[in-house]
Amino acid sequence: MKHTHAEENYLKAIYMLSEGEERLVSTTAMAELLRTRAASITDMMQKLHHKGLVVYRKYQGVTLTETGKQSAIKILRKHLLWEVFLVEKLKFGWNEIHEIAEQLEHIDSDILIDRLDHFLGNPYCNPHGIVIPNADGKIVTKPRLLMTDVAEGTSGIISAIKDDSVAFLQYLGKRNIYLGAKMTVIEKIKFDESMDVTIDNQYKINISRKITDNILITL
Amino acid sequence: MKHTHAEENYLKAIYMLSEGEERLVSTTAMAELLRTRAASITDMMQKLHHKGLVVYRKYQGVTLTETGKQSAIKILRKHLLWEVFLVEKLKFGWNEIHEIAEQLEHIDSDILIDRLDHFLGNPYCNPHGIVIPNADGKIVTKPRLLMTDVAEGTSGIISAIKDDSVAFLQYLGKRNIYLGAKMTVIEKIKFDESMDVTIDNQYKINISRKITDNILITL
DNA sequence: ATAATTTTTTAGACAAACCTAAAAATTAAT
DNA sequence: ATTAATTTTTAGGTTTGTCTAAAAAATTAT
Ligand SMILES: [Mn+2]
Ligand SMILES: [Mn+2]
Ligand SMILES: [Mn+2]
Ligand SMILES: [Mn+2]
Repeated sequence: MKHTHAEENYLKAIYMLSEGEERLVSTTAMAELLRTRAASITDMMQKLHHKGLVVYRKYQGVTLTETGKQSAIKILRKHLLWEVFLVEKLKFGWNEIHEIAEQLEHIDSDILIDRLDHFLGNPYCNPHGIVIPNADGKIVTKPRLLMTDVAEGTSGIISAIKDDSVAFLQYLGKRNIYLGAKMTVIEKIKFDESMDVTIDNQYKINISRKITDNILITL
Repeated sequence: MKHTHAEENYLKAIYMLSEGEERLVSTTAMAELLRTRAASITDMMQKLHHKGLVVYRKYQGVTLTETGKQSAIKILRKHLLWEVFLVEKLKFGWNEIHEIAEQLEHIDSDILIDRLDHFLGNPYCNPHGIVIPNADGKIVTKPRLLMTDVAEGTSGIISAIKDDSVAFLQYLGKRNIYLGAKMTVIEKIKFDESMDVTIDNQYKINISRKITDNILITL
């Protein structure tokens, strides 16, 4: 099934607001997120209900059907992959990407997304650490560890950064630390709580407690 | 000025059909290119005329104003850059890219296009050899030479390929010949009209007359 | 339990893009 | 120069997505 630009935004909004669960989503919540009026939401919910993409009951709220959920996930997947592209390849800052991805997510081509995914090295999550659904619409969440808590000798893939200030991002850029990089703990220094790590088995650097507190890895 | 998705397609179509000149474009020509009905074209031409983007006179045809032309060029630039991206980075075949670029050209972000351009190495033309307008909307055409006619010792940048059959593209791929590569003529062999060339000053290969007849370079 | 407030839906309107069918203008043929 | 054929425009209509204002339902407060 193919959807219009607007339908896609609504489906994704319901998915985001219900956080993947069965939770009922209210008209006002959607109106605020999508910056439209409540009346517009009601109109669209009735339309999506007729199309079998949502279950909508007057005054009660709305939930996605399985079909609707799969559509929403596909759009989210595209959104997140484009965000990775913008940051990793075009060197955008994390705060500049959402608006552009909001447009790019509507490009209609399955093969394009397959190739983009592959080109980006099948990333696990977007720059904000949101897990990217795979091509089958499954969301495989791997447990994440705060770098501070990782034992000596352990390595993992950097999969999220908690602080997304420009200053921190610049620090990471300078040290060649990026999402998807392999980080290995060589030695933990008790005295100042810093640690020596390698990036992609190459550079060995020392990172302070302030840094390790803001990096999450998946094993 | 920002335009709707549809307006952009019409502006680009007028530009393509008038080939950058002042030539009047007919309603039917546009209807065919855009796969719509003549009546829809008339509607839109009246609208674009009111907006000052085209000069339209009943039954006479339409031309772009300077403003309209600049808009058209910007859209074309985006279209062509995305096509380069699809071929060079995502490894699409030349025949698969136009439809996707037709969508991507409407993404609205100046900085995105600047960065994409830079990421792609400021390409001179798209995979079909169409020159990409620069950021100021200027189209700088460099003279192009058929590889067959290039003298020994000369080198240039591959800027167009005449035959875009799958077979030829596969041949080029296998030999690491790609758009933007530097090709240098080492020796021209009179006997079979083939020539020895280097690609990016690295590989030295022999290419036959059939190949040199289909490659264009800029000095 | 009533009243006041908030949320949600309906009713009615509008702009953007398209369409078909009919009318008008242009161009080509006799 | 008429007539015939083609092109282009107009008139009227549809779908999509939005809006405002008013009505209805649900929620909260007294
Ligand atoms: Mn986002
Ligand atoms: Mn969007
Ligand atoms: Mn194209
Ligand atoms: Mn287009």
